[in-house]
Parts: sequence; structure tokens; C-alpha cells
Amino acid sequence: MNAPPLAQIVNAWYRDNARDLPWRREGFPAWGILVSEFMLQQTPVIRVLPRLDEWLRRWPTPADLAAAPAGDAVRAWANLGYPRRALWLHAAAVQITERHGGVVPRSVEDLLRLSGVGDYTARAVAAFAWGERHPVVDTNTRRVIARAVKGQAEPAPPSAVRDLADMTELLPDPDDEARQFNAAAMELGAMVCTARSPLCAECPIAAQCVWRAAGYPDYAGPRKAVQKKYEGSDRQVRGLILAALRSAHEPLADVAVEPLWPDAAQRTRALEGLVADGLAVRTARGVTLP
DNA sequence: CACCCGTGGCC
DNA sequence: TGGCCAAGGGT
Repeated sequence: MNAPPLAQIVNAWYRDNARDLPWRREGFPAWGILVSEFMLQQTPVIRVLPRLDEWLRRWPTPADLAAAPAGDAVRAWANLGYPRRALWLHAAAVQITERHGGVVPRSVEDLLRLSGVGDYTARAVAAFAWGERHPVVDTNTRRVIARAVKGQAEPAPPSAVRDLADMTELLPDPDDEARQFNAAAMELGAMVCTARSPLCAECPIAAQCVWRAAGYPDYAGPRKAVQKKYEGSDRQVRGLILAALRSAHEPLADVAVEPLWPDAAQRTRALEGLVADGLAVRTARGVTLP
């Protein structure tokens, strides 16, 4: 007797084990899905939850956010990290208001034209907010496919074409099952088939897992680029300056920026970078959020 | 394509 | 302690 297809097993597991996350609840608005996807780009779920709730209370529609200064978005972003995402989300809200009558677009094509929306986010919104049939592939899904299907400890570096083709092959025929599998594969990767210490004893597809069957061979493909040290980096200095700007309620004079970092050249470089990115603005009285 | 972009928690 | 990781995207 053949085992059920992978997707069917994972979906059954998902129905019993999925976390109750706000963006999975019935009736959660497309705008809320979009905001959550922005916030979840490289930021853990647990840190997103409170910020998402605040954000949607304050700006319940794209038009509400579009009407606010971009700096308000950057301040509300708080410590989620990568504050350019706040700027992009604000820009996307303006674009949605101007180009789409205030309604989050439904097609991947239109979604991809929004600031800060790439291959993952466009498909996630189309699939999860609008129920469109698309492969949705994030880092969790790529890891699950690498292990369970390809027998590799880690996925190769992301490749949109290959990743989407891999996932398309796994999607079950019924649209609702396909949609659920997109979420279920991500959930499995996030909760069971984790990067560091996968919980194979709890995995619903352990029996089908090619990596497990092969004896958990080490990853042999190209290594991930080593990320540069954060301590002492420009990113750290930008973060310090931006934190000061977020908490300040009037423009920051140069003398207020100086104590944030000892190296003047690096301080200047970081500040110029923030200005160039639109995260900071120079005024006669000092530097502020946009 | 390589590199850049925050922040915090974990082992 | 420090490297790694987290629902990526832009340039």
C-alpha cells in the first residue's frame, strides 16, 4: 500500500499542530497579511506579534498608513530591525492607495511592483490573503524540501526559479490543499524541521525523509556567505543613531549625535547612509525621522 | 551575483 | 564568548 503524498501528511499534521497566529485566523484582512509579511522578513514571530497588533490598530487600512508621515512608520517599527522595511511598507501603502484604490492587489505581478515586496512576499500575500494558487517558498520550506525530498542537510542558496519549481511539484491538486500546504511546509520547518536541531522524533514525515534515510549526511553544497561581525560595524552605528532618532521628539543636533559613537568618520558615514536611504532627514535644527 | 541592511536570543 | 539563525529585499 502506498503512503499518502507528502503534502497530505504534512497538511494533516498542520491541522492538528499549527500555532494559532493572528494572520491565520478567519477574516484577518489582506492588509494585515501584508503588514505581517513585511514584519516577518528576517524577524522572529514572537517579536512581530505585539508590533503587528499595535500597527493594525493605528493604521487599519493602507490609506491610513499612507496618510501618515513615513517617520511615524519608522518609529512604530520600533526594534523589529531592518528599518528600511518600515519605509518600504509605508511606500507600499501609498502605492496601494494611489494605484489600487486602497485595496491590496491580488496578482503576484501587481504585488511585485510594490516597494519591499519580492518573490516570497508577493506569493505569500496572493496565496494567504487572496487564496490564489501559487507556490510559496520561504527559508523553512526550502529546508524541508532540501531534507525530506533531496536528502540534503541544508538547502542550496536561494534560487527563485528552482525553489518555485520544487514546490510546484509538491503542491496537491485541490487548490485549498495546495494553499494549506504552503503554510504547512513553513510551519513544519519552523517548529520541527528546524535549522539547528530538528525534532525528527516528532516529524510526521520522518518515514519519508530522504535525508533521514540516508543517515543524515552533512551538507556538501556551497557554503553560505559568512555574515560580517555586527559589533563595530556600520550597521551597528546606524542602529544606534536610528534608535536615538526614534526616541527623540525634536531634531537631533550634531552634538547629540557625537556621543553615540566615538569614530567620527564612521559616525558620519552611518548618518549619511541613513539620509541616503531616506531614514533620516536633515533640517536646519538637526536630523530627524522623515 | 555579492554585498548590504538591525536586532535579539540561543547553544 | 561568539557564531548562527530568524516567514527577505534592494542594489
